[in-house]
Amino acid sequence: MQEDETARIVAPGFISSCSQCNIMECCLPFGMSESELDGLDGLVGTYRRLKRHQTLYRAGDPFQAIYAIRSGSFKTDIWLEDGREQVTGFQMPGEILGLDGIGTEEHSCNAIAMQDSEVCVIAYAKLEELSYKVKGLQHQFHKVMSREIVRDHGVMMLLGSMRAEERLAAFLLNMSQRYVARGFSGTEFHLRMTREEIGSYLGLTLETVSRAFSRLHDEKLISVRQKHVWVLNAPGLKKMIRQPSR
Amino acid sequence: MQEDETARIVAPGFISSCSQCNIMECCLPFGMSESELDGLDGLVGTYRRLKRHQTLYRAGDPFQAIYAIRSGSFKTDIWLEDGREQVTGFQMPGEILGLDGIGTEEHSCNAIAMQDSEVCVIAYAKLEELSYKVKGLQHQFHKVMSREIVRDHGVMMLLGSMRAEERLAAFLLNMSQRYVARGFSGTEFHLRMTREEIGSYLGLTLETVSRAFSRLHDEKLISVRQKHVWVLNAPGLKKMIRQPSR
DNA sequence: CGTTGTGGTTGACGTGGATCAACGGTCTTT
DNA sequence: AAAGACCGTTGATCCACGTCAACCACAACG
Repeated sequence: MQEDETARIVAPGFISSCSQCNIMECCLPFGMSESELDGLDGLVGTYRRLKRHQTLYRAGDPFQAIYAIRSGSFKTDIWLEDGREQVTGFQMPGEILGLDGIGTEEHSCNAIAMQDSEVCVIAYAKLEELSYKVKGLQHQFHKVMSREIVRDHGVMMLLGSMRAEERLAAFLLNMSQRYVARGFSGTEFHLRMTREEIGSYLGLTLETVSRAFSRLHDEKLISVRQKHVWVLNAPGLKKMIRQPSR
Repeated sequence: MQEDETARIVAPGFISSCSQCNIMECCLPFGMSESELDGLDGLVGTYRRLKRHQTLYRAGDPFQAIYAIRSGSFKTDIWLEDGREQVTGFQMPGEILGLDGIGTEEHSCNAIAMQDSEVCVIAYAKLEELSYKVKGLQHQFHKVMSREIVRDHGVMMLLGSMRAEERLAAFLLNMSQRYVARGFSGTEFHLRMTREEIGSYLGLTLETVSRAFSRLHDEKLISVRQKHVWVLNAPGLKKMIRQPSR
């Protein structure tokens, strides 16, 4: 596991500030004024680069920092003693990792890079300190946490009340939206996760996920080729969620 | 629906401060020093009393305040267009309601009293303001939100990876712990919610919940009489979660 | 260029929990 | 104290998804 050694690479020299960052619009500083943004210099202490499959933090690790994804993508998961895995989320650039650690001072899940990725390391102490100085930062941070809670409730809805095809439709619509928010196509994209990981997230087996893909394909709502997805009929996907029984 | 009118009752005259409150230990101020506690005067603007089945807030309501439960209990839920309900949580005294509203400035779920209850109304603007003054309040609030996220991840685990009996066992253990934290018995307690509400929370039908109760009873892990539960063998319940297949 | 491994699809079959239905117990209301 | 609504239990049946298994696509590597 000497993977983790090579992961602790600090970006050489130059640390660009939040105000220069091109993914600001879907990150922590979203909606802050010019002057407030200037106050964020020094919020990001270092960067950290991870290769595919490397772990940013593990359940039980002491909590010190939160992480803003600069590039790449992650999954977070929890393991039960008997080996069952539950993927609790997939994260994209601009999204914040590590919020689970604040309450207990240690992380409660694992965060794993799904591709070569880079994160901004934000020391939690620094965040708290700057929150006192930079009007607006505190509120932004609260919003980020609140949205995470709302997202989680959406996943509960999905896991507790929807059938397999609905879950996949909801998942694809969600991915689509998030790609759009980042300036990518919402109708054609490449999923970084395997069918098994999607299944773990959606509370299904990989076979059921595969079959659900095929059925959405048959119904001409999407087109699939391995991890590449075309959304052919987004309203159709939405409608499917509203009509549970077939 | 003039229910809601009668609910807007402000406690007559005297508003006791957080420092006087007997459920402080499991509420927002937990872990704050004496001097910090004094700074919290004025945090709670008013109280609000609700009768059973009354709504504290609904999805779509503009967000203005969060609520600390003083007495009673609540459930939060979301509704899909087609009428499917998902209960996203059950809340007890000391726990905070309304965190879902910060991100979008409006509530994303409904909060309903499961019995006659009383909440402290904490204007969010006031909370932000006091966070700048009272060292420690900000951190406490972050902890509360973080714990909510961790709890939600636990529910995802439950919904995504556990079978019916395991879900119920996990639910009962969780309730037990929370009663203990409030100074009540963890081995004998009264559930305020119906089988249907438990089912909605656990992603099961009420019949399956009922059968799971019966099976745990048969296995001598618990004793049940309607809503009254005796935990006879807590380690046994825990063990059951670790051994998924029967 | 074949070999090996990982990931994805599809089919056959089994099963846990949903659905439908009947009934009994318990609170609420008057 | 009786009536009625609500709630909980249990049985019979059904079906969506899990399980097991075979096979195929594609990437990595010698």
